[in-house]
Amino acid sequence: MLRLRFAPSPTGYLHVGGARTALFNWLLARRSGGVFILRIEDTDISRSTEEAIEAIIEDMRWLGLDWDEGPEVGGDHWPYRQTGRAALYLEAAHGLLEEGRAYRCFCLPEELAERRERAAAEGRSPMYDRRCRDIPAEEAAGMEKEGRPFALRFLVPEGETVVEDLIRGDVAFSNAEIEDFVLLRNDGSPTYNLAVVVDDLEMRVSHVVRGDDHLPNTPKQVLLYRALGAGEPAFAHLPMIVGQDGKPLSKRHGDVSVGRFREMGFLPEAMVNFLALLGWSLDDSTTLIDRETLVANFALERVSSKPAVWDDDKLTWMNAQYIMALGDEELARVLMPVMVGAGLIAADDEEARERLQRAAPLIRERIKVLSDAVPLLAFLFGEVEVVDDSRELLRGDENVSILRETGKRLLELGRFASSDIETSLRDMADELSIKARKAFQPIRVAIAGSKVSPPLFESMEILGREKCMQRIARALETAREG
RNA sequence: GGCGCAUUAGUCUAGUUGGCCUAGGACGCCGCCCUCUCAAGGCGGAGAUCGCGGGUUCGAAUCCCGCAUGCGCUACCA
Repeated sequence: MLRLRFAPSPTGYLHVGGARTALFNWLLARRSGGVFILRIEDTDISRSTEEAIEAIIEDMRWLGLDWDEGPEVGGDHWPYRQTGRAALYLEAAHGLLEEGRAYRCFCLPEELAERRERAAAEGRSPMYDRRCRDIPAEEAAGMEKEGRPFALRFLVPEGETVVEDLIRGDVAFSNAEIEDFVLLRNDGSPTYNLAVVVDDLEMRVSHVVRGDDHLPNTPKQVLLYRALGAGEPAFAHLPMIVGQDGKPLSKRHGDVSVGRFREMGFLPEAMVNFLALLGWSLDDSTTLIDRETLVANFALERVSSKPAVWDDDKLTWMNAQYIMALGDEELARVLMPVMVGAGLIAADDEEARERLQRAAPLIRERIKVLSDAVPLLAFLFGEVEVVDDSRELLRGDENVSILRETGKRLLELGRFASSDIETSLRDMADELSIKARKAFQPIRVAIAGSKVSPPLFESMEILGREKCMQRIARALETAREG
């Protein structure tokens, strides 16, 4: 049984890189009928916050990445955050010390930083020089008793460590390049390398799938697993996600937080599809892939080892595809909070909700993100303000006569249905010997306040005869004012 | 500095063991069609000597070496 985990550190919101990592782990778990674990990596207490944890959980839920063990759902390896698991790390570290696989280091962080700087300046290797390794055990114990603070360092053995990576193949590291890294800080707290290994071991994680910025750290962890007398899990290091300039994705590239994409009106299904394609592909030609297909086909074998570049245009296009696939009711349902958020509809306005229901199909093919609906539909839910560069279409003899005649015909119409409106107004255009496309523009401006709008006649039907008449009248007034 | 990873069109990518690649798909772009505006849709088009230089081979985007470039790691951050 595969056991996978996503282990974010709650120092901020969930960004798209983390979301991609979470998704790949989730897909692997679902594909194999395995277990997906969410674990909060908060060993850095000063930078971790509860708000960040909540935000991450919310975004994971929004993306539909449910976990089988972790915060809010429990599991056999509780707690699923590192604060609260201190005893485990201490136990492992002391075991290592007793076996002589780790040693006390009394160097102070400031001294180390200074030495590192000097070494760099002199062109020497900045690695820890192991000066505390040879302090005799009794002496070290004595210093400990005196109350001298110390960190616990791992004694890196000689040799070579090979990381068997499922995506990159075997990657060899010479142990001589790995310094005796710190396991326990001088305040007794565990470092990342110790905590992940102990947690992944205790949680029986079978596959560690994470960003490839962790690859150089992996030999340290492999060494730790072995020192602890355990086998290591399988590793897979995902390529980084970079911006179009090849630099790691950051705020400079615009929005990188999952929450922002949600706010802008991206659909979770589109995000999931897009994220999946960041480093993975189904075949040589499929781009639109639904969740079920993803779950049924995802495999590490088809994960690329080169950096994945974030392409905003493609995400936007993809989102539009998913919006177009939505049914009428579904579309209206997801649009509702957006309209409410924009202040165009009151949350409890049932009549407006129904109007939105009728209007939604008109804009399905015209929006790429949900928030695009706001400017397009505003004229149906509030008063219109004719945008300046459209004003000219209300002036001039021809336009004025079109508007007058339109007003007359709308009044005389029996049923105020789009097909009847269209028939009548086309007849009008014929009678006035004006091309349809030319005749309808002033009407559009009068009704929607803009040269661009959803289909005119359907919009008029939804707006209703009274409102339409009012707007035609308003437009004629504007024309008269010059 | 050391170690590691990567390098296919403006962009995202396919190309698992070298020949079916005269390099496939998609975004974007351009043109035409459709059309009440804008979209959507249909059809067509431009765009890659597969980072550079060697080598192995009958044959290399695919294997090897070197170089260049980019990125990551090198913390008592994760």
